[in-house]
Amino acid sequence: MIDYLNNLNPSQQAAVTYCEGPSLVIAGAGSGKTRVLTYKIAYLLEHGYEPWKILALTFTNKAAAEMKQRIAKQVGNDIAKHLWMGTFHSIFARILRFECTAIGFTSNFTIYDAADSRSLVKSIIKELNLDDKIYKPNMILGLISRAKNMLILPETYANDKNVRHMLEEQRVTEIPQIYINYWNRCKQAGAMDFDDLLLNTYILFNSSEDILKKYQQKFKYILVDEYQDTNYAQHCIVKLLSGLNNHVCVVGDDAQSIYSFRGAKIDNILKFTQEFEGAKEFKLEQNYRSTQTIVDAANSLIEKNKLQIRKKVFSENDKGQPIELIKAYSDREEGEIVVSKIADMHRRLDYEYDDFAILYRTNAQSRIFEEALRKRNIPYKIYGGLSFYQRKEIKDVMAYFRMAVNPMDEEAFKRVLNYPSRGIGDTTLKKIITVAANHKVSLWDVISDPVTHECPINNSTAQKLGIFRSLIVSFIEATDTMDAASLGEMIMKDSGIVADVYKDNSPEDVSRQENLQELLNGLKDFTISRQEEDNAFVSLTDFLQDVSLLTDQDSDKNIDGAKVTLMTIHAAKGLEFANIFIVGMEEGLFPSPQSEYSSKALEEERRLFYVAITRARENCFLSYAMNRFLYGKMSFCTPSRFLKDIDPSYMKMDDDSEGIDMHKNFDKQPDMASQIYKMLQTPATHPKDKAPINKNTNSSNSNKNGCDLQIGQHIEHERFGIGEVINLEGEGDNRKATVKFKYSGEKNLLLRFARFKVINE
DNA sequence: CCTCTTAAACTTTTT
DNA sequence: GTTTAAGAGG
Repeated sequence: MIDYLNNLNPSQQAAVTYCEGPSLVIAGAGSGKTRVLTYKIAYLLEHGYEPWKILALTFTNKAAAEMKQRIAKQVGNDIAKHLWMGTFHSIFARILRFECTAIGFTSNFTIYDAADSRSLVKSIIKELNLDDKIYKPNMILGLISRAKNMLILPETYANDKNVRHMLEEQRVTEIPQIYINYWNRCKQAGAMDFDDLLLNTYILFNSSEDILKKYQQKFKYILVDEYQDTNYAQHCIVKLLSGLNNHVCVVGDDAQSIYSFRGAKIDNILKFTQEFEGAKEFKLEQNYRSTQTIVDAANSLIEKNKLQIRKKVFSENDKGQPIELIKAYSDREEGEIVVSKIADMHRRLDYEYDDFAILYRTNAQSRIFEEALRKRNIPYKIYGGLSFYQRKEIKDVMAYFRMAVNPMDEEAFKRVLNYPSRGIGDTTLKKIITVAANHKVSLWDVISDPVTHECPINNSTAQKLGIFRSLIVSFIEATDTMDAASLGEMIMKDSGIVADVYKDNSPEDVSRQENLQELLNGLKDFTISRQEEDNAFVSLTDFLQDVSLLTDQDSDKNIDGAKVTLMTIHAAKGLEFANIFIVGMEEGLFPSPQSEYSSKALEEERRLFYVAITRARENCFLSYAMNRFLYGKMSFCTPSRFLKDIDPSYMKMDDDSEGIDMHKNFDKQPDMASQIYKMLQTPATHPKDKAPINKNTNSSNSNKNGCDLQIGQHIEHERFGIGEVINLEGEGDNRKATVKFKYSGEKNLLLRFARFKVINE
C-alpha cells in the first residue's frame, strides 16, 4: 500500500485522489508534476483500474520511460509494463498499425521523418514546374503541417474560401495542389509523416463507430502530461477518446508552453475547463526544486506576460544566491568565462560535472562551449544537433531496411537506388518518377514491371534496375524468416554499404564505420531484449517501428561518468540541474528575431526564458556577449530585453554592467565605436569629419591610447575583454602591443587599428 | 553517368 | 560557419 499522505502535500493529494470526472492540474515549475502523475496512476491501479486500460500520454519517450520506471518501483514491473504509456505519436502509431487497413493503409506503413517530408515536397514542387524561390519548401511544409494539425484535409484546404483568398494575396495559389499531391504520394508510398500519425488517428476514430467505441471502452482513464504543448488535433483525439467515460486528467503549466511553432495551442489548457464540462481544477504552487531567489526571479519575469493563468509559485527552500549576470566581449570569451566558472565551482564547491547545464536558444551556439570545454578537458555531453539517426550512413542503412519492409516507400527508394553507386543516375530516376506519376503507381511498381509501364529506358539500364530489384526482393523475402539482427547484418553487407564504408580509412570513414557498428549493436540489443521480453520472432519491421519515433534524447547512454550537459532550452524542459548557465542572452538571438514583431511570439520566448531559469535548483547564471559570429560574420550585439524583465533585486551584475540601464549603454557604445571605425576607413564619405580626423596620425579614440601605452597597463578591448600589456614594439603606424587577456589569451595588436581603452586602476 | 568544385542560402526551437 | 544546390569536366 502506498503512503499517499506522507509523500504528497494537500494539493497534490487532492489532484491524485480526484478521479470522478475530468480534471486539470496546473503544475507550476518544480511543483512535483511527475510525482503527481506517477502517484495518480499508482492510485488508479490500486483502485481497480487494470493497467492496460490506462492511457498515459507524454511529450517525449524519455518522459514516458522514466514515469513507467517510477511506477514500476511502486507497483511492480509486471503491472507497469502493461500500461499504455508513451508519446502521442508512438501510441497512435501503435494503434494505427492495428487498424489502418480501415483507412486504406497497410500495417507495414513507413513513418517519414522531417527530411523525407522535405524531400518529397521538393520533388513535388519541381514536378509541378513551380519556382522554389516562391514556393519555398520550408514554408510549404509549415503550411501543410499546420493544416494537418488543424485536421484540415487537402480537399477541404483547396476548397476553403479563406485559404484561397489568403493564397491569392500571397500569389501562391498552387499550394493546395502541392498538399494534394503530397497527400497522395504519401498514400502511394504507404507512408505517414509525423502529423499524419495524429490526423490519421483522428480520421480512423471518425471512420467507424465501432473502432472509436472499442478504444473508448479500452481506455478507462486517460492522462496527459505537458498539456500546454498539445495541438488542436491532439486535443480533439483526447476529447474523442474520453467521450464515453469522461475520465481524463491533464497536467501542465501554461507558463511553460513553448511549442506553438509546432502547432501547440496554449488555449487547450487555458480553456480546458470550458471544453471538458464539469472539469475540476487543481493548482500546484509550491516549488520544491529551486531556491526562493530563483523562483521569485522567475515569477517577476513571467508576470510581464499578459496571457496566463494567474498563480503564485513559491518556494520554502533556502533563499540562495542571486542570479548572476555575466558580460563577455565576444562569443568566444563567453564560452571561456562560463567554462572557467564551471571548473572553478567544480573545484571549490565540490559540484560534480553533471550538476551543470549550459542552455542556449539555438543549436548553433553549442560549438563554442564544446571547444572551451574540450580545451580544459572537462567531460560534456551534447544533446540535439544531428542525432544518430540523421547521419548519412545511418540513413542509408535505414533506407534499405525500409525498402525491405515496405518497398513502396518512395523516399527510401530514391536514397538507395544509386547508393552504393550502381550506375543508375538522375536521368533514370526522373524517368521512373514520371512514369510512376502517369500510371499512378509507386516507383517500385515501375521497376518491377517496366514493360507494361512503358518505361523508356535502354537495355543496360534495364539490366541494372533488374539487379537492383532482385537485391531488394531478396531482402523482402528474408523479412519473414530472418530476425532483425541477422537480416540487418545481411542487408548491410549485401547492399554493398559495408564494402563502401570500409574501403578507406580516413578519419571520416572510421567514424562512419563506428556508426555502422553502433547501429548493428543497437539492432542486436533490440533483438535480444525483445526476444527475452515476449516475442519469439523479432522482425526488422518491429525494429523500424520502434526506432522511427526515437530521438537521441531518448537513448540516454549516460553511463560513463558525470558530464556537463549542453542543450537547447527546449530540450531542457522537464529536467533540472543544480547549476544552470543560460547563454547568449542577446537581442537577435534570444528572443529570436522571428518573434520580434509578434507580441504572442514574444510572450512565448519569455516563457522559454522562464523554463530555462526554473531548471536551476541552486544557481542560475545568465550571460551575453557584445560581439558574436553570426552567419559567418562578426556582429555587434545588445543584451536581451528579457534581462530587464527580471526584478534586479534578485540579480547580481558582473563588473561594469550597471543594472537595468545597461541596455541603453550597450545600445550606444558598440555602435558608436563601429561607426567611428567605419569613418576612419572611408573618410571621404564624411567630409565634415575629415578635417579633425587624420588617418595617418594617432588622433582617434583608440589610437590616442596606443601612443602612450605602457607595459603593465590594463586595457579593455572590444573583442577580447580585459588584459594586461606585456610588451610593446615598433613606432608610429606600426606600433604593436602584446596583450595578455584574461580570457582570450595572448594577442598581438596593431595599435593603429585596435579598439580598446585603457583602464585606470 | 560520376565527381569534383564553386556558389548560395541559411537557422529558431522538435515529435 | 555550415550545408546544400548547381555546374563543369572527366
